[in-house]
Amino acid sequence: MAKNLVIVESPTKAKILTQYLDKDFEIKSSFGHIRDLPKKGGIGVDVAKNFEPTYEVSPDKTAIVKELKKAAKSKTVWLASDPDREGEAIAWHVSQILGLDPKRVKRIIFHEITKPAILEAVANPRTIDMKLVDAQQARRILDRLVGYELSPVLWKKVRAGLSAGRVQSVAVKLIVEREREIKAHAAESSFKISAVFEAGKGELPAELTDKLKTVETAEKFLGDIAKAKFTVASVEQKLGTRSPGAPFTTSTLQQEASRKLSYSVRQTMTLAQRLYEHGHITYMRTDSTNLSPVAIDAVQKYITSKYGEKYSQVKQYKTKNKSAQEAHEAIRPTHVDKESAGADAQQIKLYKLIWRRAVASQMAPAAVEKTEVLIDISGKKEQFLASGEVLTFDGFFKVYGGGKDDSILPVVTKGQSLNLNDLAGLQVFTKPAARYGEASLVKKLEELGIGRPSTYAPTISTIQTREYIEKKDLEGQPRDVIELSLKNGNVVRTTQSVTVGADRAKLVPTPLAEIVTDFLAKYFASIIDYDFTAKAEDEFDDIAEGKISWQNMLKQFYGHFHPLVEKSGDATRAETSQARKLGKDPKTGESVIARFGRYGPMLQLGETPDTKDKEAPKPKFAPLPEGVELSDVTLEQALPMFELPREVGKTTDGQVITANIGRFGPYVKVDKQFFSIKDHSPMTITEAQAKEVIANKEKAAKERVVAEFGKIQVLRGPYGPYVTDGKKNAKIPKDEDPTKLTEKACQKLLDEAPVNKGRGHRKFPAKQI
DNA sequence: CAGTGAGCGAGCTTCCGCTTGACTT
Repeated sequence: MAKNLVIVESPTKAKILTQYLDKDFEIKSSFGHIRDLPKKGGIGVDVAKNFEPTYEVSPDKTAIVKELKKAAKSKTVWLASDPDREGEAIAWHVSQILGLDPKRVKRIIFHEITKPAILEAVANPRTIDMKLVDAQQARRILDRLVGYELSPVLWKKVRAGLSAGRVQSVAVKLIVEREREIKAHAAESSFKISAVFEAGKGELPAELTDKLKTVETAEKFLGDIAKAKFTVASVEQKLGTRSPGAPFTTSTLQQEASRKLSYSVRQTMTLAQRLYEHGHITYMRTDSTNLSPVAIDAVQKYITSKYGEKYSQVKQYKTKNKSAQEAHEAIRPTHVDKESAGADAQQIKLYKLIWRRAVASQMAPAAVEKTEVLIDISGKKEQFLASGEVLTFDGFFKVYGGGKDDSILPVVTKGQSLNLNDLAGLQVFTKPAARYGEASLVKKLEELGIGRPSTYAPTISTIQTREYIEKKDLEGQPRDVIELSLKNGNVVRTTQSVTVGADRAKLVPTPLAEIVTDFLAKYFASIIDYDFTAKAEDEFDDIAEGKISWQNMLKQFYGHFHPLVEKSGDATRAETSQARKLGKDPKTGESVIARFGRYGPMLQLGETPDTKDKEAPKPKFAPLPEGVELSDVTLEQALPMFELPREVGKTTDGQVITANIGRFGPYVKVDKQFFSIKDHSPMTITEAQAKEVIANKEKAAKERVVAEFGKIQVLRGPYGPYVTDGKKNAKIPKDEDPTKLTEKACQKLLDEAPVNKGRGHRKFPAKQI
């Protein structure tokens, strides 16, 4: 039996280690953190007792803890979690749970999983670095205090179930601010003048170096130079290089996979996880661009043998990000000789991208030759510029990027006169900053040092499930663009309509995000400040270096933070709701107000009465019309909403059909049954249309039923057929034919099915924007 | 599933980081 137990964070890493250590070592994985502040039952931090935390084994880790305890019996335990703040904390929690002697505990670290690195680590064990652990505790507790004190303020002042935190609230703020920038952007136009000259057998396309401000000046300019003389003023050739990018980190992989393969951040991580588990790539959650010497050597050999020596250029990339912990290598293929790997088309594409990037990073820069030709215009001081670029050595472009075609200019010499073939002007507009997509948001967060490789994807999910952010395809707006051209020596003006601002998969804030961001900015400016994390990180470093105790750091922070929480209690709902008066109702003379209520955006007819005056008439409320934003709803759009519910007609057996808008959109209602009407408006739907909707829904419900035995039904659901008795659902095994199940078989399936774990049992409305 | 809307109070929600599968109607 083995005498030693090595504990690492990831089971895949455990597998690899088994190959490098002899039979005296048993390797087990902790699957990340095993202990944390309590998930349920409060904040778990006793502020009065010097921020004393309560730790408990995470519910999903009880089995693993049991296993580790069993495996550790009468063995020497080696704690080999990652060499960073979180890893040190994991080692400490494990040592606590296993009751290890702090003075004799063996903590080992390695930055790369190679045999020499591991043997070296085993030869030099140390004890747990409590200062580093304390830095992690401060980080953990600060995040808990911020999240668990801010969120309840939002429940009270904005809406139940909302959340705020050091990372997510900044992510939302970035998107809100960007959207406002875009809305505020006033596009300014100018005119780009382009010409095509005759040069020997070829053509020389050129652009005026300056843009012209107005259509009048552009028109006059074109007219003026239509008959001018053009002479080559200078020909300049420059040599340049293009260097490869560093091998991937989590963030750059997400960006490139988004740009080149259109993968979402989560999709990229899931695919990378599979590749990692099958040993094709190194660990995919990393902030380091570092490659192990062994890897560099293998890549160099590969490049030299495949492309030749002149394509090889060994380079170690420095990680730019200051907050990087560099516990792992960059993401690279584990076996560079394997040019393709992966279980499906998506994995194969991602592997290829990782492979190409890692190989290219060790290749020579590409060389280009740029040519710039300046052209004089007789009687004008402006000049045309023609530029061309030719790739003279492809270098790393051989494997990564460089899809751009050469633009080769015809040979011209200084003083040569040129004939004009074509002349045109085009109106161009200044563009606002681009909206964030998932990957560009991650890039920005990383730049700000906010969030970690393991949290980028979950953060993006959180801000979407909280309904702060929506991922949208944007249709764009039509815009008239003026084009100027030359016909028989005369300038002709035409106008074309083009679509601008169309974009795919962009992150757009909801009105809720604006309300919450404005509220947090007003009462907690210092917490959602872009520098907050950076400053906190400096202080965590101070704790790790022993310059300050974690309790003192938290005391200072909390002394500043908690009063803000108390002060925010003064905020009224009226203040947070951002009420906007649309005008008066012509019938009643009452004010029509658009604002954000407890359950989302809404319209209100009549002022909110004074709370003390119980007799005052209650205002009437209505939802917003479909497809209209709180910020631009008009009085005309709002007034009809107070007319609902509307009587549409009667069913064939004489029951009244009414139409209204509810929490889940517009519907028609018969007795107590509801039917969604996505394609109709409740204002205009006719009796015949309503009847059709009702008939369709009843038909669909019938088609869902595969078999029926009294209360027990076999239904077709989105995850395949299942059995239900109205309370409990049971999966049907794959080898069973759902159409041939007997009542007895169904009952058996139901009896054996696990009790519903309560997912989706929400007490609060899930959707309400 | 198809109320509501201010604020009160019962009892609920909530954070960030480290890891993987199990699970959804």
